[in-house]
Amino acid sequence: MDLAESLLQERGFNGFSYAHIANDLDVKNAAVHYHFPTKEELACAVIQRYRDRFQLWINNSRIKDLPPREKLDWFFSIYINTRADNGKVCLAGSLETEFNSLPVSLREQTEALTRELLTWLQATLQEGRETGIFQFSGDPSGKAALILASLQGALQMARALGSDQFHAVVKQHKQDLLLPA
Amino acid sequence: MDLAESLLQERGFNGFSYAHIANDLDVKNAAVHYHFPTKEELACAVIQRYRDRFQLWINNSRIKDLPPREKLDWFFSIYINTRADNGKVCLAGSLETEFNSLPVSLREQTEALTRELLTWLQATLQEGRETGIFQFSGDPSGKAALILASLQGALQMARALGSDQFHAVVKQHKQDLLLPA
DNA sequence: TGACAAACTTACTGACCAGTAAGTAAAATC
DNA sequence: GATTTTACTTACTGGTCAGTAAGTTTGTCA
Repeated sequence: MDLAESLLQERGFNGFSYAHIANDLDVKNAAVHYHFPTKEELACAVIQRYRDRFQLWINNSRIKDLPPREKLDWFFSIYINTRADNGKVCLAGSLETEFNSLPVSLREQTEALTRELLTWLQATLQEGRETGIFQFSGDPSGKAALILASLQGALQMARALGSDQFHAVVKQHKQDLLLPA
Repeated sequence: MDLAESLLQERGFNGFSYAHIANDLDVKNAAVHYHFPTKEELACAVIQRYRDRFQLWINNSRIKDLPPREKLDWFFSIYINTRADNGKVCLAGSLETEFNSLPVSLREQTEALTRELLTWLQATLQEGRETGIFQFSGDPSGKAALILASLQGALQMARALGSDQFHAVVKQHKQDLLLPA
């Protein structure tokens, strides 16, 4: 599942095969099919695990009790680490790009994952604005969608342009959001 | 080439085949190979045409002489139309997601396209700030990267969540950028 | 010790894919 | 009117892919 997750983020759903995983694990492809009969089930399990992990984090007091600014820093750090780790891409973004050729169950998982990310980000932005840490106009949901979309997009852009532009995006968000001290 | 461009934006480079194009045109796949010997050359030609088209637009007085605010509206409208057209995705974003499995010539084309979009957007933002129409902090290049990345990401997100979030992103950008009248 | 199940391997199938070689029909050129 | 070029078709190749059926090894438990 670790391998499948990496392959999803590095090459996409259509870009990896049972042979990739089998070779890396030094087993035959049938051994992978034994644990995950179909590619759909494999990817579904990977996304479900990813979602569970995110829920665990945000409900853990190490994150939950952080002030909004540090919460956002933690969120950004997920994407910074994703970029640093072999130029990976956001799992949701990878799946959305291939959405049209995905089995239904994967579409549902992708939608659920995206909504969960968005919901948490929106709540964090709202909390930050109410406590006077963040400034932005309009609805928190719009700003949340903008930030999530830009992080997804920036990770992809970094593939073509390198990490500089990606870090510039993160920096710009902080500048835009944070009230002058 | 129109069909190939659509397929790239709807299914990605790994997601379409000569058979798709041949069937839609009611010819045999060898007929497509006659005009574009390899898939790489086909995609290259499509991206080159896309780049040329963009350069034509931005150098045409209908766009070039527009005030910054209307320039930006025009730019947004490209993405709005892309979304409306069968839920397509930004060509650059689609290619970046599959970057790791792309032939070298396509990587170069993708980088060139992305840089051209970024360069124009950056210049437009700068012009707008200088003429007092736009407000944003920091370097125009950072804001340009943020906006481009978010449009790419928002088009993908719209596949999973529908058009609402996408339009919210565009609206949020306008709110963030425009000085209160 | 023997029954059973978990975790594989071997060997395969049918589908799809990019790409090719050889042939054909019609139009343009000389 | 003959030649050449353009735009195909027919028929194929070798490779990759997800998925399967049947057999094998290894460890567990009665």
